[in-house]
Amino acid sequence: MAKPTKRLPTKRLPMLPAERALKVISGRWKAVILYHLFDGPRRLSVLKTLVPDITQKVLIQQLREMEEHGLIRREIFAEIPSRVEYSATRLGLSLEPILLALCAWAQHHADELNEMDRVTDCIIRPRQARPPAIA
Amino acid sequence: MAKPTKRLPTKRLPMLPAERALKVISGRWKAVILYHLFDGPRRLSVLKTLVPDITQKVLIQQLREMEEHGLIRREIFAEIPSRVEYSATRLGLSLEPILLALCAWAQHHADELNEMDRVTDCIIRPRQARPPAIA
DNA sequence: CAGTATCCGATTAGATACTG
DNA sequence: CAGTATCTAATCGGATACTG
Repeated sequence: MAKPTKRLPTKRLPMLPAERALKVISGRWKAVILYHLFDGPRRLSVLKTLVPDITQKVLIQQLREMEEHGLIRREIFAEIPSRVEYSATRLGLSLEPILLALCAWAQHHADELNEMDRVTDCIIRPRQARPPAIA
Repeated sequence: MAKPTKRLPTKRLPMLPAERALKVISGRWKAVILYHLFDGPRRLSVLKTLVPDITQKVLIQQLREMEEHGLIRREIFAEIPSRVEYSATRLGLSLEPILLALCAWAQHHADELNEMDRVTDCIIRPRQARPPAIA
């Protein structure tokens, strides 16, 4: 059994779209921020406390990108202590099930992923394609 | 109606796990590569043709990372023209539904995402928090 | 409070050439 | 065929200081 190539040999669905989807939520903090916006509009200051480990600069960066991508909305209120609220758009909200599925997946495979973390921190060292003694 | 904060005010599910899940499939090409492995084992040379736009170096890099993360497996066959096959592990396969969901999402929102692409290519220019004339 | 400007280190990816 | 080694450009994220 040298070629157990099962399933379809060529294509099924175009993967390319998913690539773009990934780009939209890729970024160190985007998923987390968006997640907090699922719960309703949030002011910048609140987001800062909700995601304490992020720099303000990066927070705003990620917000901007998600805004450009149509995932979130930014609303300015003409009040004296200036107020700005970020909220998820319909498009952003439509990602909720997928993000939750991702959560569920990650939790379900927590063990394997822990294992992974351990590895990720190491340098991925080179390796030989050294066959186990040619037959 | 200044605070239409609906839904839960605090937490629901920990988002942190999803972050790690995202890390695992984030990377310019990982999703695409993994996707091709869903169809069965693939040799490196085949992957190169399946994902023609990727550099060989980067292809191997991404394969290595996914291997370290337990998503894929690498098997060496002791043959004379050396042969190496990559295939998805159980863990990798378990990502299939989510990746497909991501595909579906991206296709369903193709229009908005096209719009996005247009924007993504531009420089995200600075912007003022300029309120529309204070009341 | 919300946001900008700058500088810098780390990570990422691409190009190219070479090896068993 | 499968893979490594360099070198480089681009992107990303973090720290810090400053503004209306």
